Amino acid sequence: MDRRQLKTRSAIFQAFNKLLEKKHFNNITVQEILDEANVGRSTFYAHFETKDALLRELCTDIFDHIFSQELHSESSHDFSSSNHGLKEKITHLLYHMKDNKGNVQGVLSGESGELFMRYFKEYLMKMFEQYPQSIRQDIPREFALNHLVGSLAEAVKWWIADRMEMPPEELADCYLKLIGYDS
Amino acid sequence: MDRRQLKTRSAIFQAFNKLLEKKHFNNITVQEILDEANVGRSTFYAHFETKDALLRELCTDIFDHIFSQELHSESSHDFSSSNHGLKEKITHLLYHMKDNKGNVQGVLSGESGELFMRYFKEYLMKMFEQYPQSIRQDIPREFALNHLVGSLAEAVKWWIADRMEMPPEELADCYLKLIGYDS
DNA sequence: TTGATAATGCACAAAGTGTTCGATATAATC
DNA sequence: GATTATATCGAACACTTTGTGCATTATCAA
Repeated sequence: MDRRQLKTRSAIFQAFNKLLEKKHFNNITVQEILDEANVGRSTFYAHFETKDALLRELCTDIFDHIFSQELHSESSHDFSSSNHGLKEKITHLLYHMKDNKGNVQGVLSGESGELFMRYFKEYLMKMFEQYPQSIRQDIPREFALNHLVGSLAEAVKWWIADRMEMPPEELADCYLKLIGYDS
Repeated sequence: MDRRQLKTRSAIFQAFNKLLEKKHFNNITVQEILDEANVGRSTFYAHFETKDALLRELCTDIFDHIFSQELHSESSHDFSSSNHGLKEKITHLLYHMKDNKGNVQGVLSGESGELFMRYFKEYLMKMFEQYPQSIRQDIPREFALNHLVGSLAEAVKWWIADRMEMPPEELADCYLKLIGYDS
């Protein structure tokens, strides 16, 4: 990929992210992104079809990076502990998010959090699908899976809104306790 | 309130709801609402400041109605069962949602589900704040509360997307089991 | 250096927004 | 039923935003 393209692309992402920290996605205009990124109008549309496409690509970029290890590491199926390595995976995930705090803060926190959740849960779903059902066998798997994913997404959102003050290990512990996966 | 006002107000709500079933909030124009509701442009702006205000008022209308009993009934503090009447409250809530299926479907299901969640969770939070901490005392109350509210909201959203096929009692049971509130 | 291509800036049509105002229709009151 | 109040209509308006087109300039890869 051309250096010029990479440069503008990252400038747009950065500007967009910065704006997302301050205001809601709906109230951000393309013009504002252009001004913030110092990029021409036609250049923007050469890269992204719409504002929605921009959000989609930003989320894909971020989550592909953050989840890369979690989704492909084989160390996940460690049956020595009862949670099958799930705690380790979640902890890693949280550390990666903390490392990429600058890149994710705008998307995750702020008024547009709901938009990010849609994408975030897609990735979490992929992660959880590898795991066996939790302790409760008397509940439809589809329902339980939805619960696990939704709860973790909510927990992470809460954690970020709280400025990531709780240590990742502690958050993972709390979460696993609440979903009954820790015994 | 003037009959004419009630008429247009409900016409706008109905039209908006219908549109929300098909497309995302962001992509719905005021003009479309006007056409669908058969209402003049100036009339719309006499009722609602913006499209966001319309959404807010619609959610307030719906949830005020659905939660009215849950939030004010004194029967909630029945300590005969371990869950302190929580199951009954949730069951009632789900029945009310089912009764108002026509009014809520557009807002709840479809592409704009995230928008509804924000308001829904506000009401759920009020409902849960009356209740004591769950079994786990080793978790920050703020975190646990967020978990309870978030999980229920996700469960209900899943239930609606699944066309409310699971009986309310069963959903309440599953949920209470998953959050460890049933023992 | 040279050919390719990305970015720029400007102009443009099209769509959407929110407001104004006189005319009309409909409700509430006597 | 006549009167008064007011909600709605509809058309016009200025304004913002959007997405596209195109000639010009700058930058990259070889």
